[in-house]
Amino acid sequence: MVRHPFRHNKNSDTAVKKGTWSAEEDQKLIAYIRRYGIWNWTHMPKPAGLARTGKSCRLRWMNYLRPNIRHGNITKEEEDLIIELHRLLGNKWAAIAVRLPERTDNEIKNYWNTRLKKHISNGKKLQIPTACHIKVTPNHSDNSSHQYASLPTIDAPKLEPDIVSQNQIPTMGANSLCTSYGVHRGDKSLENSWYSRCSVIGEEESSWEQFLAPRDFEIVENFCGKYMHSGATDPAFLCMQQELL
DNA sequence: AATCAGACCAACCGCTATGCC
DNA sequence: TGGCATAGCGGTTGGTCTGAT
Repeated sequence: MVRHPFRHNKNSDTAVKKGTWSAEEDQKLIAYIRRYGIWNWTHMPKPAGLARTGKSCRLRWMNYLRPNIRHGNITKEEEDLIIELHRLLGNKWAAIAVRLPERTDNEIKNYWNTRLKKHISNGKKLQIPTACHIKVTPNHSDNSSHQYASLPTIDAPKLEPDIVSQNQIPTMGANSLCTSYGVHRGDKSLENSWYSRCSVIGEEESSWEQFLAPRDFEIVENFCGKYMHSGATDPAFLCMQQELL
């Protein structure tokens, strides 16, 4: 995918880059967030050396660069869960993604629109639970394990065997993940993609992983969130400004 | 080998929600 | 309370990939 690389922002004299992120841009964003945390998406790109909008940076981070993101190979269990949650929640992709911690709302949305939706539009109605058969249990906040977050208690018929067979998931290509890194389909598992990114930027894997392990990452985000609107008093901002001098 | 069409998915856009002053 | 700034969400776009012809 090659979108027009540059477009002038009508409200700014500076050129804002659009389209596919390069490996260099990814490295800059990762390195910057690692060093300063997420303090303000809007003001972050410039000191990070990125000609991107904050919005673009945020999207790239949330959908692609942040730790504990798993791309491709959506399992049957995940698919069933997506179907059930969509039945419950509708197009609330972010809410659905909460129950699949390693998946992004964008990926779930794409998966639904490109694959699962067809089953319905083709008249192959999925045998999914009806609302009256579903008992929803409170969502536990503790999802420290890498298992799915607590699922709704489903008291409903299982999928019919023939329907299940129609829903077999083809192996998803890894080209999307590898666009910026020149990795092609058929290469080894991408499960270590995050570590490979760390190595790209010359970071020690363990330290980066530890720094942004699931719980730690949440803590970091919470910490940063407290200072998100604090402007010049933000410690990360002040630290950054000092280093830039 | 070339062409075409459909599938896939990263990234953009517009809108809404939220928080701060 | 209203205005502004920022974050987040969902819909859409369009480039790339892949299989069929």
